[in-house]
Amino acid sequence: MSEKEPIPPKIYRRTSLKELAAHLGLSQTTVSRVVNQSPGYLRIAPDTRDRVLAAAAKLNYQANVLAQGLRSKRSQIVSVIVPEISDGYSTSVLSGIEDSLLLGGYFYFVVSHRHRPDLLRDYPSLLLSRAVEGLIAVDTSIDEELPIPVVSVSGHSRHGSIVNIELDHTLAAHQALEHLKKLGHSRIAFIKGQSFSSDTQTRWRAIIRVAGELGIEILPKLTVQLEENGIGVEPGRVATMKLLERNEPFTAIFAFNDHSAMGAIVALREAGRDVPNDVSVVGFDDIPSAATNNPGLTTVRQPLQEMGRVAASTLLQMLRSPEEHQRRSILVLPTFVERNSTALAAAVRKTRTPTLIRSGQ
Amino acid sequence: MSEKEPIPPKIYRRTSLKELAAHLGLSQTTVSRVVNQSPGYLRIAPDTRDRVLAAAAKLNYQANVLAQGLRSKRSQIVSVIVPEISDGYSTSVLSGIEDSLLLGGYFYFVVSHRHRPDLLRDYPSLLLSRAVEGLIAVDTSIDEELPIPVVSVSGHSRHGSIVNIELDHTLAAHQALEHLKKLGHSRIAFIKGQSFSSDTQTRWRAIIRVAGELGIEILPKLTVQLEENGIGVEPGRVATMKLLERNEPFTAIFAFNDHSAMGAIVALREAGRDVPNDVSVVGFDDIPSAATNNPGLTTVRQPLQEMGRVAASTLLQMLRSPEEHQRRSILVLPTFVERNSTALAAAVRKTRTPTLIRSGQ
DNA sequence: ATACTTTGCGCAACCGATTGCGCATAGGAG
DNA sequence: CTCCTATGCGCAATCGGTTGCGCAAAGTAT
Repeated sequence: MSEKEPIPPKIYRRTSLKELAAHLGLSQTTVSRVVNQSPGYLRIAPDTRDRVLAAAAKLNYQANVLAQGLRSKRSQIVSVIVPEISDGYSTSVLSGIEDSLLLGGYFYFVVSHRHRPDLLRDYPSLLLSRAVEGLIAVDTSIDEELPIPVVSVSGHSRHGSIVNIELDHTLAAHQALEHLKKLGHSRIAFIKGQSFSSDTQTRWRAIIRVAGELGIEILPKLTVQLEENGIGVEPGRVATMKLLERNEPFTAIFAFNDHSAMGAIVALREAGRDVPNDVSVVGFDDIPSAATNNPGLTTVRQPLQEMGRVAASTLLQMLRSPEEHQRRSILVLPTFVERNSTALAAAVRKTRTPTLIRSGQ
Repeated sequence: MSEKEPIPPKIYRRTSLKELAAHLGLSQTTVSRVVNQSPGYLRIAPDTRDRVLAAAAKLNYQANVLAQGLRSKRSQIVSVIVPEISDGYSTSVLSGIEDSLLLGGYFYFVVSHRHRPDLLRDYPSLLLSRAVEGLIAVDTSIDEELPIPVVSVSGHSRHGSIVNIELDHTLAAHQALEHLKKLGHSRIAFIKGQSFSSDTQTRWRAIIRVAGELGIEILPKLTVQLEENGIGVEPGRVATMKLLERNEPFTAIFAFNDHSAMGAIVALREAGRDVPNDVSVVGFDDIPSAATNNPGLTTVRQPLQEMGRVAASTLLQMLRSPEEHQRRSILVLPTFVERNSTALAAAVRKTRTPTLIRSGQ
């Protein structure tokens, strides 16, 4: 923690307000008012304003954010907490976040908790000590009440003032299940998410409801859950192997996310079943590699970038006007993306022709 | 830029040093010395030290980093600039960076320039105004001399004080080309990188040298370059289509990176050529999706996480002891990863049996 | 000429820490 | 009893901005 030897200053020294003021023969007050257009700005002579601005530009004056923050109690920094930075889901969201945030004059710290309880517990206060003004939690549930605004992406927090950006899971389930139904699948297996994923519960409930509406049966023997550990496609592969061991016939799998769908495809291939001819697989998320996967993954796209954008602009809004009434949650819509991991159920293929189906859609 | 309406403070108010001192009936000086173990610490009575620490713990005192930074001219923040945050390459590096940096007590800002010249030009000064103490550039060349330490990952900057973390491209080229040679490939096509990628030149020169050593011919008609625009696997697909149009026979492709290798596989499949039976494809990087791709990508792995870790710890080192002599570049080693996108050349398959080859390796 | 308003700008305190210097008090030496 | 040296701690300046209040000069009204 402590440094024994003295450490030299490391921040690049730029021209300060004081220097600029001295250069102009004016007070810091006046210069500050001009460059910030702060209250009193209009009472400064136009000539002076121009002189100040010209000099500021020439000397490349840029306010020291640390000093500004100290005085104004605003750091212009927020933080984003994600499960794992090297994963396509989080980074798609981050990409959307970045746009909005930088436009609003904010920078952000990223931290990834990797589902480690100690990190999840300690990060909030560590970030608070860094004076971040707000927090965006991506696919992560925040259990404590924080003294700063929190926006949760894909979160379902019912906590005090947290705003959730969430997908319309009912619509998503409908899109996927109706697609499978149209293709003639009736014995559908389900891969449920890990308990730590904040979407798991919500999505599963939506699936149950929609399956009921569509008359699709959900068989316990055809549902498996992703194991908590494991990285990449591995959990999906393992879950599918367990599924295959049960020896219960099925013609389609609705996976919790694209990673597990890819894992399922790997397991099916290893078991000698072709995708999509023997088994159709539907993923979820539409991460970048879903398109390049072979076969291309049919999946429910979450508008991840948009969710990031919305999260960031919502947070900025909350920072600007804290008192204003905020919606507790904001719904975004999924898009169904049909690629090559789904096909007509074998039983159906015998009775109808593909062209018939196509025109029927 | 400016805010018209007054904005309330947003930083969570914690107990300040002044309050803590008042609570203890001591001066700020003494309290500060105790909590920081700063010079003079030893001259404070042990009793007092204990009292201060106890009170600090009880009131949950945490120094205001803004004030500390202002005074000490150290923000404890560095920045990482990447081409695009939602891409597997950058995020693998980031994952390594995060570990080292947080351990060193630093947080970081991420910005992505997306190859936009305006962003590349403006980000450095924008970051400097944020008082970042150092910069890590990932696959991005920094053209100006910055007043802060810069470490470049996969960069080949010959600039003043920039430290480069680079792959041993000669070894990498050797691994890939020798693999293809062993499999009996002699007509090998090459997909060169985009001009904006800092690795393009270096790697190509290494390939030329190694190909010469191994007696592999590099035919201009069998080399294509990735187009500058395009996202994901698209550039690789387009480049491979161009290659196919030339009607020059080849049995293997060495792609610039995994993305373009996947694009190549897509294009080959579209052209009716099987990978690996008709054409072998070798990628580069070993991004996460290389393993889940179908066929699994044979590729040269860059130790991206390690490169991130090394970059971060090098930067921390530079911040701690600026005067110390620094190596201008640090070499890391590639690992060859053999998956299913490469196979014996067809011509060879007729004469030897696969088992023979296997045992011969 | 006097009084009041407007225009133009500066004084000085403050945000929350860090740190060189110096002032007391106590104990030991002579 | 005086002088000196530790020992223990505080004063006040400083980092680089922001802002409530106020002062002087110029302009306007009477």
